[in-house]
Amino acid sequence: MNSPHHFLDELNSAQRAAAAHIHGPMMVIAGAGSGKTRVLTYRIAYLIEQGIDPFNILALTFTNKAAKEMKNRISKLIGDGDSRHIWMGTFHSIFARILRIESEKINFPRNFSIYDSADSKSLIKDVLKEMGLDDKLYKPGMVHHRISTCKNNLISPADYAADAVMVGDDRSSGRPRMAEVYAQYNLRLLKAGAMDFDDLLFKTNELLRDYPDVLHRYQHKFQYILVDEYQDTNFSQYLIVKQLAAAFQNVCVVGDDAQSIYAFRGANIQNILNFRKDYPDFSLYKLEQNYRSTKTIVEAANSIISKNRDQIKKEVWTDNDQGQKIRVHRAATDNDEGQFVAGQIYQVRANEQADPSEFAILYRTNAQSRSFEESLRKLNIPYKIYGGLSFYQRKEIKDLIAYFRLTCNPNDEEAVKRVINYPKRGIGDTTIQKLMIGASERGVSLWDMMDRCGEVGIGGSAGQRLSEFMVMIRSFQVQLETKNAYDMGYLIAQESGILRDLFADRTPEGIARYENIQELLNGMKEFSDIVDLDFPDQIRTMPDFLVDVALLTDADQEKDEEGGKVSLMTIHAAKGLEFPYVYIVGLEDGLFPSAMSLDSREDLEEERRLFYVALTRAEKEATISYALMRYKWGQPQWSERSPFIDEIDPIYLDLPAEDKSPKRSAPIDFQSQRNDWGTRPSQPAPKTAAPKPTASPSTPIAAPAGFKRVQSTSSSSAAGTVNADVQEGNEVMHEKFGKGKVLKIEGESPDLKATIFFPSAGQKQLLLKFAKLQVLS
DNA sequence: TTAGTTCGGGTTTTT
DNA sequence: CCCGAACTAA
Repeated sequence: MNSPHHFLDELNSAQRAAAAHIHGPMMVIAGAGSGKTRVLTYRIAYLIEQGIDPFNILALTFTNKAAKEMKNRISKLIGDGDSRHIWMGTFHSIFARILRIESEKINFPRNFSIYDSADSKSLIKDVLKEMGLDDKLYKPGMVHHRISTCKNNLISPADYAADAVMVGDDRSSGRPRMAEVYAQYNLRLLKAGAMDFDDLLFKTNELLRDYPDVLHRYQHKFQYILVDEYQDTNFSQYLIVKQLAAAFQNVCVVGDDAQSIYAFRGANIQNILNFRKDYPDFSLYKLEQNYRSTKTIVEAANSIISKNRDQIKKEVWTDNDQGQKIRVHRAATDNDEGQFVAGQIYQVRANEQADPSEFAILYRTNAQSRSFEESLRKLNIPYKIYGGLSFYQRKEIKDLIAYFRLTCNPNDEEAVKRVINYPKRGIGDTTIQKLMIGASERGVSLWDMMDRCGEVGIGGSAGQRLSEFMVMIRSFQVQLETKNAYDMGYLIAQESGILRDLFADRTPEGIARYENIQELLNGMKEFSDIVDLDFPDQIRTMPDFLVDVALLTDADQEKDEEGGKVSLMTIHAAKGLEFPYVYIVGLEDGLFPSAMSLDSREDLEEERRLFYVALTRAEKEATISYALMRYKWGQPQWSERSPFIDEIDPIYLDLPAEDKSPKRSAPIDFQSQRNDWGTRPSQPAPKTAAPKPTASPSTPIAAPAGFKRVQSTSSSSAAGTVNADVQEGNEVMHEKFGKGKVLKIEGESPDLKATIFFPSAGQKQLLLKFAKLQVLS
């Protein structure tokens, strides 16, 4: 034992106590900027130094980037020979790896595909179409969200169908077949050998539940478990951790309830409370000293978060200087806001010799980036946008990756649909429709149906093209295990014709697309060149690459290559980052807090935590701005300043003169609303109760957050009855085209189609069940 | 089957 | 305003 633990001495006493805790359950509640990542890395380093095998450590982070960074920092402390063997990554990527290893147990191919949200939604659309459901009523996005919420709470399709509350809820909102859609969606995933994001966790739970030997094996492999950003875990993740930690109970969770900003995707702060119940003898460590920000920023942030009812008490404080007041700027328009911020950055940069990388512009929605881009460009300030369309969501990248996926897993239906006729090879919609119908009738995958396309009357040139396509894919497949990811990728890009197709497009966008493909291939080269020191002879293949790539997100992008740039990103993306100068923009009522959050206290509190996260990113100076008018879909839109501004104690603010006037035009009185919500008489039984920690995976959970009342969407029925008596020759009034004369009515009820002549708009064909018509004569 | 057009709807936030 | 879906013409 080497007695001077030099690296632990670099911590303050609270941090050191947490980092030196080895055995038994522990929780670290860490205020913003209090060095939580530091504690995690030092603790892992310390564990290893104390002789614990890195092979037995599992560290779950929120992003891949966080994992990578932490690994680097650990290897700086103890050398990378040891740190290499730690299993460190996001829940999704770690358990995707494990599911791949155990794939045969859960009836999935080893190279199962991972569907991203776009794939999931596309599949849902298919399912709806096949079931003959209206996708205006069953909106794919909404259906997906509902299914996702279920999966995150471990509610299977069977549980769903058996749950009277949820089924009743669906029935009353006019969507009685929701449970069926869910079941069908899962069936199609199974047939395609694919999992969506939520399945990666759901199936892990099933695996651990149904295979005690597997559970036992991983319990003994992962004797020390650490979870970062614990406040952002959902029930499914919670239960995985609980099961894995059950044997040794060496589980360490780190989080900050004040920074929980992912409830909308199922994160459950209640997991923190569950932890207390599951491990009554756990040790609690609180990190309350902030090292990041000025007193002004820390105290202003405290004043914001104190408005929330749901929170764990803690006192975040700092020894740092008081610093500048937070400047509030009121701009006339979104463009003015952009110019103001860019101008400020220009000035501060000149006055303080600051590098562009010291600035961040944070907004609520990605769409807000435009005006800042423009203004920064005009002043020649380099910037980088994080988020928005991530690299892997670009069409050309998704297309090529679809070829990769198809090669690794021919049953991947979303991949087939994407590339079967791209680049154009004369396989049109009719052929694809025939195949899809045939496949679903026979219960086989699209690919298998292609093999038997004669059965659905596809022959001649279409059949010929189809078989050429299959021959090509098969020629890729046979090389899958012998070629590395890069060689394989290059071959596919070439042979599929994608490279040629993109090269032919000489527009700037076309050139950019071509370069993106090059970049993807470069990335694959890098990936393929990595040598696993423990298995130096093993090649890194395309399936290996796909597991990584499917779960990479924009937050994982490398900081940046060369030279400093101003960072533009959503507040969600800024989580965990820090900048000397932070601009929080678009502080308008309805934008931030989002209009969607205004009718529930929980949602509003999440917005408030988001604001807290934004402000606490700042080290030296924070500036807040808002615009009285901004364009939305090309239309001007006026708004009031955000009530959040008024929630900050004004002693920390540098307000513009207009905003100091005590009489304000009736902003929401949040104080009194809070009281209303405290008792909430209008709400029937506010079931905020968390899922019971002891719940078995199949226990349905009472009304998860996403399940609040669904707005009624039935407006077309009224129009239908009105239109029933439209006759040929009638004069009618249309809300958009004005007066018109009915020339002809054809088709069968309820699909009656009318040909109407409108003097103002010409002749139109309208379906009576949809058109809003008034009969005049 | 494809290319060219119109039309309607979408903006929270993301693994 | 911008994208994809749906429709129309060749």
